[in-house]
Amino acid sequence: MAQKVTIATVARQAGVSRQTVSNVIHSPEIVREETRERVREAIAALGYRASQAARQMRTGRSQLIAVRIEPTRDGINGSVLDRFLHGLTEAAGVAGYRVMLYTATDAANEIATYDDLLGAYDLDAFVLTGTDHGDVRTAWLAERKVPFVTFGRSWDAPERYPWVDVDGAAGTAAATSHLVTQGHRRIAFIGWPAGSGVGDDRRAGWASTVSAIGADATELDRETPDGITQGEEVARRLLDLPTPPTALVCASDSLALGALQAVRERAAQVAVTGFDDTPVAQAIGLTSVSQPLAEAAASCVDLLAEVLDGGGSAHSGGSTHADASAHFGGPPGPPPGTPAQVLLAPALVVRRSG
Amino acid sequence: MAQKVTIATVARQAGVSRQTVSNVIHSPEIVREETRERVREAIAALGYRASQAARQMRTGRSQLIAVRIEPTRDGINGSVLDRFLHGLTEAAGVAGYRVMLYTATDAANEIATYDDLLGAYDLDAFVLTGTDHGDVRTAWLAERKVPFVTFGRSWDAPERYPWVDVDGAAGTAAATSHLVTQGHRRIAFIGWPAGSGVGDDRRAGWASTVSAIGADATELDRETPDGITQGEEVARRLLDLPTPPTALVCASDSLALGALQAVRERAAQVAVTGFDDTPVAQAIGLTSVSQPLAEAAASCVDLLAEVLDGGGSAHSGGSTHADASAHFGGPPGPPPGTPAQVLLAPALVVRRSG
DNA sequence: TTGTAGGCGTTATCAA
DNA sequence: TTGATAACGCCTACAA
Repeated sequence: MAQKVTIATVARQAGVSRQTVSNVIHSPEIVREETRERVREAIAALGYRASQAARQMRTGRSQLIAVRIEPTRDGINGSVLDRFLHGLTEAAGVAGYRVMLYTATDAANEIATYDDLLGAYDLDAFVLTGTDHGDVRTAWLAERKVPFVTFGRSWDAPERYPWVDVDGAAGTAAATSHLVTQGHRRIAFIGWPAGSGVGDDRRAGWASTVSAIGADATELDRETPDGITQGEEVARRLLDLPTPPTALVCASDSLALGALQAVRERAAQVAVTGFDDTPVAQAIGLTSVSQPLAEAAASCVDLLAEVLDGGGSAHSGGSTHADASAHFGGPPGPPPGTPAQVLLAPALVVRRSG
Repeated sequence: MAQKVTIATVARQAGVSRQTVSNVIHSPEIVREETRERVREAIAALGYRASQAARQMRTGRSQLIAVRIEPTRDGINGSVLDRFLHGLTEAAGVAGYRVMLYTATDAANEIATYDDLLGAYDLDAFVLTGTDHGDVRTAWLAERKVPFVTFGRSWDAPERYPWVDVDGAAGTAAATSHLVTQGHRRIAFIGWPAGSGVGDDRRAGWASTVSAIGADATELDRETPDGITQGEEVARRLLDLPTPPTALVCASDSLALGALQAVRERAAQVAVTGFDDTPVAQAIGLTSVSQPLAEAAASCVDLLAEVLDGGGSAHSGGSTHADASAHFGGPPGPPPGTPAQVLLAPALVVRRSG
């Protein structure tokens, strides 16, 4: 069992002091080239790795970010988090951070966990998913000046913090437009009860698109909790209308799957679209709105790195329209201290169902 | 911004030395009751949390375990890892550990990551998923005496390390038996090419059950890479046989889903079963074999805790038959040093498809 | 039962 | 340009 390689081991091997080794790592330019090379060779030869714990004691930074893993509620939408987590871990790694997982049963429990994680592990930041109106978690973190980013925009106007989100309205609008192109005119929407940020957003995309073609839609706007059976039930009622819709835009793949079952049951020629492009959608050929999760995760890390490392490293994004709030005609770039916010465009994946 | 609360802060507040505070935390019984209470009050009042970094420097233990998050290959099976991760995080938390995520593109890359994680973060242990014959990762870790557990048994006999697995053969056997009970006699198997531990195991459960009822099955045993279209293709060929099977047992939900599509296409009355009980199976009413993932994760933590903390805390399992290798009629329990191995029984979830 | 001393590996400060 | 020193917060000996 080889002894642990510390900075002292490297220093001895290279015939320099520990401080010089540290300098080679952190400010190579102030070390004479010859010395630098000698130290680098020693580091490589010994396979030296700085101890994060010791470093943390000096710097107060753990290079750790925490994210909650949820208990796969519905089951269908679980894979969204899964893909996001993968992207987050990858992007964080590139930026020199590691991802730590935690679970929580409710908001109070989650806040207690923050306290724990912060106190014991000195976490550098949190990534929150699925925030909603009046989220107590963001308030708690903001109050304590703990860096965080949310995947999901801030639905309460006054709360100002960095977030990354996917433009849900654009997604349902794309789905609806696609259906219009296919010749559909009576297009219904099956979504969640009004009041949730995400749900209202997705509904809005459908509503604006149908009203743009001058269709009367109030009768075709339905609300239900999420779920397969719920989607099926609501779809049945829509198909029972005197003049039933010819297409159904759904706020989730779960609802869409249920709706599709209702449609098949009646052997009706009705198009259906979902949201999230989950594996289920791929499996059954459901047209669905796909979120750029890897990109969203990378953006989260970018924003965090900006807060933590102060500026630097903009990630080369695709068709993202970043949106920094109110900045005047002055120096280029958003004014410092302004939380950056990123809204990504989703993509419609067309399959047999629509 | 409140100053950081250290053990010294608590000591001052309680009017004792730092050591006494440490004793209250680690060996409360040696501290006088009155003093102990005073210290505890101070800890609570100040919200003191021992710094993991400082503790780690002294003890060499990080209380961190690492697990790899995969890029959701197929999509359908991604949710298995998801649920496992959740269970792992929860169980680890109870045992005083935290879960750190990492990604890797291939085995070499993964081993480099081990080196990194071990060197920098001083990880206490790794949880590996999806091991197979001649896994280089387990060899690397074992060689360096790094504690680890695999979710998935050791398929190479000589490798002896703690693992947790689900009895795949028992799963397909249960599915096959169920079909027999339903009156089926010609039961085919759609599985992966021979050579993979998991695949062979699942095939074995089907094979033993059909041979038990004296059915000739060689013609009905099919091999294909995993995937929906692959399952569909193979199922079509089976249905084209002169005497087609009346039931299809599949090694995964992906294959089963494809098979189901082939069956419906022909409007055939053929039962289909899958494996993993993924959300897709729930969604489309596919009979499938469900793995006890939360329990498997808890067992992983148990085994790890045993290695790390030396014995203690057996988790109250359900119908698990633990299996400690060769131990003689001597003291109760497995001989120390023997890697414990846990094989869990899966459950068949019967739905419309079978 | 309680207190004191030292060191884990790193980096910031300052002196050489 | 390089080196010595101190300090981060904790825990384990040992001394009182």
